[in-house]
Amino acid sequence: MTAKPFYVTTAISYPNGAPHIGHAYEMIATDAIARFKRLEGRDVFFLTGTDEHGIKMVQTAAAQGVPVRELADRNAGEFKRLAEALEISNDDFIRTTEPRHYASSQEIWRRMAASNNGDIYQSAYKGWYSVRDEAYFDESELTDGPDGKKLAPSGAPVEWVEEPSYFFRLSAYQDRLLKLYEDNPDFIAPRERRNEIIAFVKGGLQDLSISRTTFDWGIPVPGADGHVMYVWIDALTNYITGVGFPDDKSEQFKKYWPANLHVIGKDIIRFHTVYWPAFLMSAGIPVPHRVFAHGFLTVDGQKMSKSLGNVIDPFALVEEFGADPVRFFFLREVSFGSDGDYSRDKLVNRNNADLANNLGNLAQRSLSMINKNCDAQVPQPGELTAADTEVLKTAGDAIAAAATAMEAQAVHEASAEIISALSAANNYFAAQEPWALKKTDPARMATVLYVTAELVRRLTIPMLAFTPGSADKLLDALAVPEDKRFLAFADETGALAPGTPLPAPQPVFARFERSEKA
RNA sequence: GGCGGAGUAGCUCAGUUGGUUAGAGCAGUGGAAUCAUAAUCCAUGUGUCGGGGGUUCAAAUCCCUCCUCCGCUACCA
Repeated sequence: MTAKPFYVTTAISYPNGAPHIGHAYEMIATDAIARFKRLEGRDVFFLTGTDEHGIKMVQTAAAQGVPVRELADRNAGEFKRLAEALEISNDDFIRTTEPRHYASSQEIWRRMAASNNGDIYQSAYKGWYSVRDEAYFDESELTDGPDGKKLAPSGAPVEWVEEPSYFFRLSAYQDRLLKLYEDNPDFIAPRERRNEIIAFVKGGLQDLSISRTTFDWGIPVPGADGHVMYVWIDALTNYITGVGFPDDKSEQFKKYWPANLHVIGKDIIRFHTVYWPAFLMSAGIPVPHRVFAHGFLTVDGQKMSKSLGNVIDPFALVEEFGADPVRFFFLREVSFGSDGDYSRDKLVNRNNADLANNLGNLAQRSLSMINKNCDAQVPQPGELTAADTEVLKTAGDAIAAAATAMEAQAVHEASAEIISALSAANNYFAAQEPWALKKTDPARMATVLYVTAELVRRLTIPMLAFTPGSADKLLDALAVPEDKRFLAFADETGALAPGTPLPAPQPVFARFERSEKA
């Protein structure tokens, strides 16, 4: 039996600064999706990385007085470190400055240029250019200076420049794109975003300037000295480079492309749902199945900004709480696809309520009783009562519902389903009162403890996608073998073998204090 | 301006074909229990369902209007 492939990506991050919480959020959410698919037995390839070219990198490096490659190396390292800190399970980390990506980008360029009657043609990019800002500005952004000269928003003078540039014939793809959206209603998610894109494309598409000659920090255009590829050709192509392009005959490429899912921020949805499929169609490469745009995060209800001083450093967050509480907070609290808000108190509440009090305590109270009253072995259950089978069914239903939710990237719903079933499990435990049964009916107590251990085992398996480290520890505490930590085993009765020795339970989820600040 | 989305308990939100006293989680309050990480369990909400008007036997749910917030309306990504 060959596992069905599943290729998922994050957007690649622009490393002209340190990673912030938004980068962390995208990694976390995509990782949860990737891990969940692995739990389902899919053959997952998960790619993340950095998009290192472009004028802003040059400018930032100049401002810091370091070579641009040094800046890229340093910050790319930070993004890799972030992925590790968050326990992201990416299979590869791509940097657009790597040779493999040069080869890939140049090849897709050649194919686009050779496509149709030449989807790439040479012309001139015309616009108001500010030498000081090293950027073009739209006429509407300009103001009139005292001497009648036009000024950029920065106050720098601008001049009318005509720069030779290659263009992509995006205008020719309007109908094909609209057909793509029509034929694949799930291509753009969440649904609300779809209408925006369709409206945009229906409004008509202009050809796209895709090369620049004013700087050289980029991938050279094949056969065109002085031209580097402009932004998105280079950036978007990472998704195919990551699975082996230009070797499109390779096993890896054939297996994983087209990607099942690109997870991106809502700000770059157009590039992924208009430009990217158009580029691919032009190059004769299949388009991805789905693009999901997540929302942005605020902090204490406010936009994150340096001037407000409320920028949250993801490393500091992990340092204080650990990867799992941070991951879980975002997965559970933020409706995936909508904007979300981070606050310290919310994270602490969510961690304490769901992880420590609900899951952690259920495991601890049941395993402690097993340890003390069942010779530290998986107890031998007797015949199951209606209450037993009912609560086990609740857990099974929750897992099925979680899987359905994950199918649509409703990560917050999936995690909520599991937590809700854990509440039912605590409820069951309290109602059965195994501590009272200890004196009156030890056999029944053993059954209740067995059923509870089963509940913990079953519900912890999907938690591997959300809180991988902690969930592994819990499954260790239940002596669940590594090869049984898949969703397929979450429904299997009797997976816990009576008599299996169990280690003394240790609390897995810490509780945190609410902040003292007002 | 145009198109689209949203406004439901202190907080986060469910309430996709109009119909029993509008729900959940968290927070709060009261109680129980004591296996457990002072965790758990039970009980507890007089909410103008953004305002106003209308349709209907009946509207959070349909129609009109107004208010507020947000997104999109292309080459900074």
